Amino acid sequence: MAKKRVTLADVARLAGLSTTAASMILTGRPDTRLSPEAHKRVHDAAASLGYRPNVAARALRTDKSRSIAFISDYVATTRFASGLIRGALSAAEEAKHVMLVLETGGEPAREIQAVETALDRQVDGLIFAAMRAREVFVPDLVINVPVVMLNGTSARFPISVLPAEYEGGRRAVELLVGSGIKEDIVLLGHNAKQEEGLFRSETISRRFMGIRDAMADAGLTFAAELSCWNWEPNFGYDLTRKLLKTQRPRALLCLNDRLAFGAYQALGEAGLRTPEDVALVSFDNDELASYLRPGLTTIGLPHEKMGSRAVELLLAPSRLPQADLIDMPVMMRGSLPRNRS
Amino acid sequence: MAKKRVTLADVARLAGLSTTAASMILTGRPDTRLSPEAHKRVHDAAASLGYRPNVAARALRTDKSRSIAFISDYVATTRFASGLIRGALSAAEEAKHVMLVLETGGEPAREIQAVETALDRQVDGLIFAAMRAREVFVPDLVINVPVVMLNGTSARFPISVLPAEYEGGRRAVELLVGSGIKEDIVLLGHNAKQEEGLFRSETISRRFMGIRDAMADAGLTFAAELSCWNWEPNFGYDLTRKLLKTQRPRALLCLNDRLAFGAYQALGEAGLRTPEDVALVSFDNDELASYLRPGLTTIGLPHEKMGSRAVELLLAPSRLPQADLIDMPVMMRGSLPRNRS
DNA sequence: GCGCTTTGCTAAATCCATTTAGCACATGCT
DNA sequence: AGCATGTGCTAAATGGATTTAGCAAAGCGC
Repeated sequence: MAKKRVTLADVARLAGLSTTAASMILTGRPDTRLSPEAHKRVHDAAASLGYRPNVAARALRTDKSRSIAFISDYVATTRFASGLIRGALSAAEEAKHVMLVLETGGEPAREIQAVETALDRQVDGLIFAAMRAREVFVPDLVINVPVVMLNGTSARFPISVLPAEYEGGRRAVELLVGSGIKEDIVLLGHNAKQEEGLFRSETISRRFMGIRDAMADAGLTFAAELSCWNWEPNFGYDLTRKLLKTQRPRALLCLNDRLAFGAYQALGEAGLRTPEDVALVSFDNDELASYLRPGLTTIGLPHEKMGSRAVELLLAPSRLPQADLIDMPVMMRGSLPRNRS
Repeated sequence: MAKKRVTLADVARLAGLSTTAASMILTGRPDTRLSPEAHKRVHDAAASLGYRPNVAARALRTDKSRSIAFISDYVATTRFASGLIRGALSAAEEAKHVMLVLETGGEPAREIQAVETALDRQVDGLIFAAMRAREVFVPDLVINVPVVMLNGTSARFPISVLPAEYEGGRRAVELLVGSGIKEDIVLLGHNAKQEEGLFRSETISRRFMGIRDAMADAGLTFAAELSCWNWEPNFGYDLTRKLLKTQRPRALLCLNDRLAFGAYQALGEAGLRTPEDVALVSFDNDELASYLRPGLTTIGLPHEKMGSRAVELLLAPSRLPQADLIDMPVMMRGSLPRNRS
C-alpha cells in the first residue's frame, strides 16, 4: 500500500546519470548531446522500474497538464450528448490527453464554477458543448487557454464545430426527389422562430434554408407545413393525425426523428403503410430510427465526428478562427421507396 | 494574455503575513493560533486578488487532487451510460471534485492505459463502470486509491453499486397481478444462460429470481417463455409475432424496454390494443418507454442514483466492503389496465 | 602547447502550496 | 526575578519534474 512511486530521481540513479539527463532523454528533447549509450541506460532504467512521470509535478513546472475540459450544459439528456463526449474522448485518448467532464445545466453560476475548476487544474483547453442552446453563454473570465465551441457558437471564441445543416437540409429534400416523389410533400416541425434564427441562432435556420433552397431548385412546394414548438413524438403524432383528417400526403419531411416517430404512430393507426403510402425522411439518426419498422431514413447528426473534431481543433497547433462544419451523413433505411433512377 | 496567476505568495504579501499563515488560514486548519485579525486580512487579500489555488502544486504536495476517474467500458452506446455519468458528475460536483472520464471499450490494453493515466494524475479514487459486462476485468496494477465498481462486480474490489434487481423483478410481477391479471402472462426475453448467471454474473439472474419468486407467491405460471439472446426491438417483434400465431396472451412481461418496443410493433400490426387486449410491463425506463402509445409501464434502472451513489461511496470516509443495491422505481404509464383493487 | 570548439553531462533554480520545526514575545505563577 | 506556558507567527524543507546556465574533458588547428 505504502510503496512509494518511482520518481525520475530513481531512474536517474539507476542509470547512473543526473535527473537532468533522464528528463531530457525521456521527454525526447531534440537538440540534446547525450550519448546513445545514455539514452539506452535511461530507457532501460525507466522500463525496469516501471517509471511513470508525476503529472502534477510536470503540470506545476510546465503549465501543461495533458488534459482538457469538456464543459457542457447537459450530459444525460440526449444521446447526442454522449455521442459528442465519446467522440471527444477518443480523440483525446489519441492525443494522450484526458478529459474532465463538467456539467453546468446552463446555469451561469455553475458555468463559472466549471471554468474556474478547470483552469485551476491547468487544463490545456476548454470545449464548450451545447445540447440545447446554440449561442452559448461563456462566463466572462480570463481564459488563457484555447477554446473550441462544440455545437454552439460564441462571439468571444470564434472556433466552433457545427453540423453542416444547410447541406443536410438539402439532402433530405434531394432524397425525397431522388426517390421519385414530386408532390404532396408535407413539412413536419416548421417553426417560424427557429427558421428565422430568432430562437436559437442561425444553426437550425440553416437547415431550413437548405430545405427551402433544395425545394426551390426542384421546382417543388410543400403541400402543407405543420408547426410546433417542441420536437417530441407526441407533437409528431398529433400533427400527423390532424393532417390525415384533411389530406393524404405522399411524404413527410420531419425535422427530427422524434417527430417522425410520432408520425409513424399516427400513420400506423390510420392504416397507412410506409413507404408505399407515405414516405418519410427526417433528421438526427436517433437510436429510434433503426428501431422503427421500416427503418427510418434520416440525415444523421455526426455526434462522434463533431466531438473528435473539436478536440483535434483544440489541440492543433494552428487554429484558424472559423466554424468547422461536419458533414451530416445520409442514413439509408426503409422509409423511402426504392430509388428509381 | 500573459498575466500571471495570483499565487499564495501574492496573497500573503498583500496581507502582510507569511505564506504559511495564508495557507493555514485559507485551508481552514483548525488548531491554528492565528488571530481573527489575520484571518480577515488573508481572506480579504485572497478575495481582492481573486486568488485560486494551483491544484497541481497542491496535488504534488498532498497527493490529493480532488478528482476522480470514471473508467467505463462504453460511454455512448446506451443512455444508461450517460445516466451513470450524469449522476456521478453531480455527486462529484457536490463534493467539489472533478471527474475524468475514460473509455476502454472493454479492451484490457486500454483498461491498463486508463488506470495508469488516472493514477499518474493523483486521482483520489476510481470508479469502474460497466455497461455490458457484469464481472469486470480490472487490470492487475498496484492501485493505492479507493475503488468502487459501478453496475459491475470484481473480486478484487468488493464495494459495488448495483440495481436492486431482485426487488425489481418482483415488482414487475406484482404490478401485473395488482392490475388484476392472473393468467396468460408471457415472459419475453427469457435467457437460460443469463438466468443461471452463467453469461454475465448474478446480477441479471437476480431479476429472474425476483420474477420467479413473485410468480410463485401469486400462484401463477407463465403461459409461455420466449427466448432470445439479444434484447433488441427486432427480437421482441419477431418473438411476439410468432407467439400471436398460436396464442393470445393477456400480458407480456418484457425483460427490457427495447423488447417491449418490438412487441408493441407486432401487437399494433395484429390489431391488438394495449392495455385492453394485451398489457405490458418491462424493465429499464428507456427514453423509448415514454414515447410509446400508450406509455410503457416499466421498472426503471436508477442510472443517476447509481452514479451518484458510487461517488458518495468512493469519497465516504468509511467504506464497508459490500454491494449497495439501488431501488428500481416503478414508472407507471399506460400499458397496464387500471388497478382495480 | 595554446586557444577554441565540441561533446557529454550536471548543479541548482524554478513552479506553488503545504507542513515541520521553532522563534520571539507576552503572560502567569511563585 | 526566574521559569514555565501560551500566543502569534515565520523560515525553510518538501513534493517531482523541467530548464537554465555552465563545467570538465576531449579534439582540433596551427
